[in-house]
Amino acid sequence: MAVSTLASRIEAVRRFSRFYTRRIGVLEETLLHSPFTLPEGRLVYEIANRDCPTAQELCRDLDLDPGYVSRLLKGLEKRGCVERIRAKNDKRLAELSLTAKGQRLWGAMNERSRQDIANFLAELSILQQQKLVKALGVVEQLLDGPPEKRAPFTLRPHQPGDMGWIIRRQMQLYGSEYGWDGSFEAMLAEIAGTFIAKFNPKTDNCWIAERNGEIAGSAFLVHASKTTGQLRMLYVEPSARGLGIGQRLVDECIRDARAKGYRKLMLWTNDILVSARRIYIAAGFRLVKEERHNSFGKKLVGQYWVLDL
Amino acid sequence: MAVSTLASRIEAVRRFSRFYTRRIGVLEETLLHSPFTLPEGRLVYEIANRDCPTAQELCRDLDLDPGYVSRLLKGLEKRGCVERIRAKNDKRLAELSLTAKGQRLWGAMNERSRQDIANFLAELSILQQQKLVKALGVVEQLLDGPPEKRAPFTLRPHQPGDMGWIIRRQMQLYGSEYGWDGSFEAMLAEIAGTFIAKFNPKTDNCWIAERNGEIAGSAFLVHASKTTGQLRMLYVEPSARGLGIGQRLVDECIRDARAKGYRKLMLWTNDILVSARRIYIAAGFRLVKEERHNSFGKKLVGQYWVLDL
DNA sequence: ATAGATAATTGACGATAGCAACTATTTAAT
DNA sequence: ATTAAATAGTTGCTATCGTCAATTATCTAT
Repeated sequence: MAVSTLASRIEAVRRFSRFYTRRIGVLEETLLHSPFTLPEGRLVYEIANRDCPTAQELCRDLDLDPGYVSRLLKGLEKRGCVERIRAKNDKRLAELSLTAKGQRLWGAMNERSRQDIANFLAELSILQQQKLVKALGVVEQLLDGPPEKRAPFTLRPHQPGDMGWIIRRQMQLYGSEYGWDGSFEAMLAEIAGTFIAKFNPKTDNCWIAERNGEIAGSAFLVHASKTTGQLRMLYVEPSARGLGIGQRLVDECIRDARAKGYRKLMLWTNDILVSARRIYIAAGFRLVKEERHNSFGKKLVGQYWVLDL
Repeated sequence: MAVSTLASRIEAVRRFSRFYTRRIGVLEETLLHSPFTLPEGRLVYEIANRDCPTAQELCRDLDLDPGYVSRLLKGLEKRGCVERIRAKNDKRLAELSLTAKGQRLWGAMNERSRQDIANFLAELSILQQQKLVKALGVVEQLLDGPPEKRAPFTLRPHQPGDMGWIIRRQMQLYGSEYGWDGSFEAMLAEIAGTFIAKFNPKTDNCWIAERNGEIAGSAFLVHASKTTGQLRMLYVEPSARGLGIGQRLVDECIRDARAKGYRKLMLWTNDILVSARRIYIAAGFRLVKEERHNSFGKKLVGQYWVLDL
């Protein structure tokens, strides 16, 4: 077992801090070729990835001075990248969104950033890359504070507006991570639309996980046949992973499927979604069928999992 | 085995970058209560940990603009923290050092920084702390570039000036990591002094590892008895660990001990020096004796290791 | 002896960042 | 209903951070 003193651990953290301060430029060189400065880029990123946030939301989450943010937004607005629309119900706050131009520039910057990181990663073997990613995750989670101090999450039923958000976030994530195309969003929309239109509290259910007032994940239970329920749209925000949200969502779904009188619970997923698979296995699901299919612009391997209730 | 796409790894790195940008303040709050700003602190740190560096050395290693550094140094000099002494052999460059006042302030800041990090770490269990430290090390090494691209190291015999540096660095490291007091430096000085005074190329040897023009480690072979050589002062700079320098130094020492006709090679170390132990074991040393002793202001467990040549 | 390289300095400038005072609006208390 | 307190955002002021280009002094190589 590794022996280490507190002092040596302190030194290690300090050393890393110095190291990262020196190296930080490497991960941010994208900005040299972008129309945005670093804090502008941070704002634009958040605006692009949220649903009409307000300035003080960004101040809080990015830990920036309101005055500073105000000026940055003014600059972005003047350049035609950001729109500020006064909120209807509270005229003090302004809802922020990217203009078409802003979206275009952000997309380009994003692409460039990915390319830069890709070039950097290319110097590492795939095994080293995976090691790095794992270590980054550990650092992130521990530096964010101990688990018990982190904001807990809560589950609640779905509300108007939830579906759109879930569709949007899943599309963004799987689009950027796996390159899935718009047909995936179409499928998501179809599932969500059908769910709402045919919602029957006797056979269906939906859980939205919330954390820090934001949606952190989702799961749906729908009617597949008289004896079989289907778990759909299991999703956890990348930033909220490792908190047991996925497991909790699946547990709730299983519990409710039993309560609703189903004899079986099935789900369909794809083999590349590894972290979800771990949850299914832990919950007792067994893989009953695999089949190749071409969907979402990719060649995928679909999986059917079943749990006897 | 974990499956991950390049795209998902890219996203992970980008996410970490955003995360760290947000959190960076936490690790640097020390500066709020310190007389130095962040870049000043970085400079002071380097000056304190080097032997009369010049400005351009700092520019290069910290990746700072020469003009900026010049101004920072001017400010530090005006406040009486730093001294700039024109080098004798090249009047263009100035050798930098901390004044007594600078050392005092730096010491205080250092202490404060350690305390801050300690407070932060206190929120984690020891296991979590160790996990964090390990992950930081992985990140640091991989972010620094792939092993084959990193500067290689070379071994060379000792030169005038080396001993002082080795004594200084070892004292600094073990002082801050394990809290060893000045009696450790006395022992180091005694070993080094005796080595130089009684140096006999037939029975003794010294290897200095160099990397990027800086000393990265050391090892000594000295006469213990007619049939037994002793390995002493094995040391690798923290920033140069994981490159195989320690192993290489030990290998060289073993090879040379054989060449010099010793039948055995022994060494004395302490049980808390874990990474060194790994090297000894890998090289074939076996632990022959352990004994508690009070040295360097601490209660330690000394170990005697022996290798049959 | 001289051209070119190197170490450091200086001026100019824009980006980064924080604080405090201020306006407009909403919410809570009386 | 009126008023006080709180909230969202803006603006002025200031200091630091960081880059670029021009300049000086010195050293190195031919």
